[in-house]
Amino acid sequence: MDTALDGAVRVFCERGYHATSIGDLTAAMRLATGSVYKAFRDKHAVFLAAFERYAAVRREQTRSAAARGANGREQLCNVLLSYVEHSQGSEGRRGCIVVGSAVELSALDPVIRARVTAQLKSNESFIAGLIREGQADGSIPHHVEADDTARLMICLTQGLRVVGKARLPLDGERLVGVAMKLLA
Amino acid sequence: MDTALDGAVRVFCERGYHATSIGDLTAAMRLATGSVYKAFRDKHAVFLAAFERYAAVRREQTRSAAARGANGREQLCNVLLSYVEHSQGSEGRRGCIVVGSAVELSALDPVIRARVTAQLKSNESFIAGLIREGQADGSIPHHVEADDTARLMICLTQGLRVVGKARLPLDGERLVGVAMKLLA
DNA sequence: TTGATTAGGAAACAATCATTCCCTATTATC
DNA sequence: GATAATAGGGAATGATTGTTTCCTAATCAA
Repeated sequence: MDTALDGAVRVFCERGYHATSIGDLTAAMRLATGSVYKAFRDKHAVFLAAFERYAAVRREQTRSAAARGANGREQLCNVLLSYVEHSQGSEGRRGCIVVGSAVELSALDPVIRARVTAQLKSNESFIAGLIREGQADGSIPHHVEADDTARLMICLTQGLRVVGKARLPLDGERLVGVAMKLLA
Repeated sequence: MDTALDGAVRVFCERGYHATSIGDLTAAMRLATGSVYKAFRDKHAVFLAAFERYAAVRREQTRSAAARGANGREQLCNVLLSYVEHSQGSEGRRGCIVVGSAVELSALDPVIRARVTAQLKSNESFIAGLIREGQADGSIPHHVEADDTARLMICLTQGLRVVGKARLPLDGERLVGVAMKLLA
């Protein structure tokens, strides 16, 4: 079932919600029409499940990137680098389902909007936590405003996905090098 | 005709391309079905025209925001502030047609993708120009990497539109205050 | 082995979509 | 003032959509 959901994630990321037909879904999930409707109430429910799956996978990837840092500053640096890498290449062209949901659905779909804002706030408080950790271990100055900087970095990461989907090249080292000035 | 296009811009921004039906378009443009197809070849052509109109209006707004600054740094600061303001409130909830096109269409529509990348690059070189202007007039240090910083700021502005569409509150003064560290 | 229950697949369905066609005013031309 | 030309409007059309229904095959219990 998770492998079928991964297929749904892939096609929803690439085409978005409305441009993905049930035919696209059945092909990507390797399931027949009836089977999809036996497992999910409707297309919207498939999307919600794909959203949750995507969020769980990305959360794990981000946490593990952070874990490779020795202090708060390095952990945050690794998170940003990970975001740039995931916003590039074939995965970048495919796109992020959170950004896609925010842009395509959040205006008219309160259920999706709630998931999107929850996801953004979760990521934001994770970043704010890393900043405070860095301030505690001495790798980030205390005068850095954790909450404001975290919100700015969320904007940055979401923007990376937009620019990456448009296929502009992103140099991780250079971009993150500049972004780390925000922690000065 | 421009007033009809403004209606198309409004509905395309809010709902995106695929979720906007011809009925939505005719209502927003105050034109009947046949009239729309007399003025444009098809829905795709309406979208392209709306995109161009949106880009022209936004370009003017951004240039005029920059013009209110006394030096390069202030001009850039005003541009960022203008972006935050436009990403907030009712206009922020409505969304940006460039971001929407990048996320919803650029993966499978080469024509739209070309317009999106052209728009992003134009904005990016405008920002890079402001940075160089600031370095010339002494308001921005010379060690700032103009191109890398400009690309990062483009990511930031696009991300602001994503976050704003998800209706997270954005404090212009605080966010831009943090972002200006990038020019240190 | 037999019977019952479930997962999976394909065709049929109703609704909605983008598009076309034709009709009616209105304007401009001679 | 009559006629040609054009802009605008709304109903009809064919294709595509999401959804349902029914059938087949597989799995498990007794």
